[in-house]
Amino acid sequence: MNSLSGTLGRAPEHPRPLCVPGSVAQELPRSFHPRFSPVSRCLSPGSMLDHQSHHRSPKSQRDLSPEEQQELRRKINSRERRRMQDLNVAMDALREVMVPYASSSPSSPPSPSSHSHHPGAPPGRRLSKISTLVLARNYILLLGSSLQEMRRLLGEVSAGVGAVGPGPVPRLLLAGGWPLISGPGRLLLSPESLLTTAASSSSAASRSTAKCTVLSPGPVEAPLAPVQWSSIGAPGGASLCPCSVCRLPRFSHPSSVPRFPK
DNA sequence: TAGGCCATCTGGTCCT
DNA sequence: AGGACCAGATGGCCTA
Repeated sequence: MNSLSGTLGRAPEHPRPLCVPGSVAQELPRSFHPRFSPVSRCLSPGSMLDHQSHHRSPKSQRDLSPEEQQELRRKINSRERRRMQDLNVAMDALREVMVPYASSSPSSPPSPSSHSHHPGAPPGRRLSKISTLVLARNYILLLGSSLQEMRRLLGEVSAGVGAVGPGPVPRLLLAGGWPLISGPGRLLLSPESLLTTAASSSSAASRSTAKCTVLSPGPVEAPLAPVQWSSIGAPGGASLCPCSVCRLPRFSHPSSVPRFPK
C-alpha cells in the first residue's frame, strides 16, 4: 500500500486541492493561492522573510531572481514534503504494529490485517499519530514490566526447585502459565491482568499514583501503569490519567518535555 | 457546525 | 552553502 502523502487522509488517491503534493504543487505558480502570494506571506504573523533572511545572508537572497527564489522555494518545499512523508511511512509502520493492540475489546482477537481500529471509533478508522505514539510507548513499558515479572517468576521457580534442573520452566511456558504471554490483545486490553501483574511484581511502583500514567517518567519509575487503551486518543476519555497529554489531543506537556534547544 | 486530524508551506536554527 | 529539523500558520477533510 502506498502510504505516502495523501494516503494518510481519507482520500488516499486524490491529492488535496490546495496542498497538492509533489509534482502538481511544484508546477503550479505560487501566486495561484493566497498563501503563496508574497504579500500575504509578508503580512502573516511571524513571517520575517524580508527582515531576518536578509539579515542572515543578504547577498545570496538578494541576488536571487524571483524565478530563482521560486525554484529554491520549490526545492525546500519538496525536501520538507519528502521528509514528512518519510516520517509518515515510519509512523505507518509503527501503526501497523500497534493496531492489534489498540482494539478496545479483549474478546476480539487482534487482527493484523484489519486496518486501524481507532479506540472508541468505528472499525476501519486508523490510529491517529498521537494515539500510535502513546500506544507504542505504553507497550514498551508493558514489555519491560513483563520482563521483570518473568525474571521474578524465574527466580521463584528456580529457588523453589533448587538444583533439580531446568524442567519446571519449560513446562510452565508450555502450559501458558505466564500471565502476560497469552496474546497481544489480552496483554494490553485486560485491565485486570495489568493490575494483578502490577500488584504482584512491583507494588511500590504501582502504588505510586503518578500524575501521568500514560506518559510516566519511565519504565523504572512506573513500569506498570494501568493504561486504559480504549481511552487513548479519545477526547475526554482518559479517565485514568488526568494529565493534559492524555486528555488533550494536542500535545502540551510543559514540564516533562523540554524544548529542543535552538 | 465545531473540533480533531492531517498535509503542506514557510522561516528560523543548527549541523556538516 | 546546503540540508535536516522544528514549529507556526493555514486550509481541507471527516466525524460527532
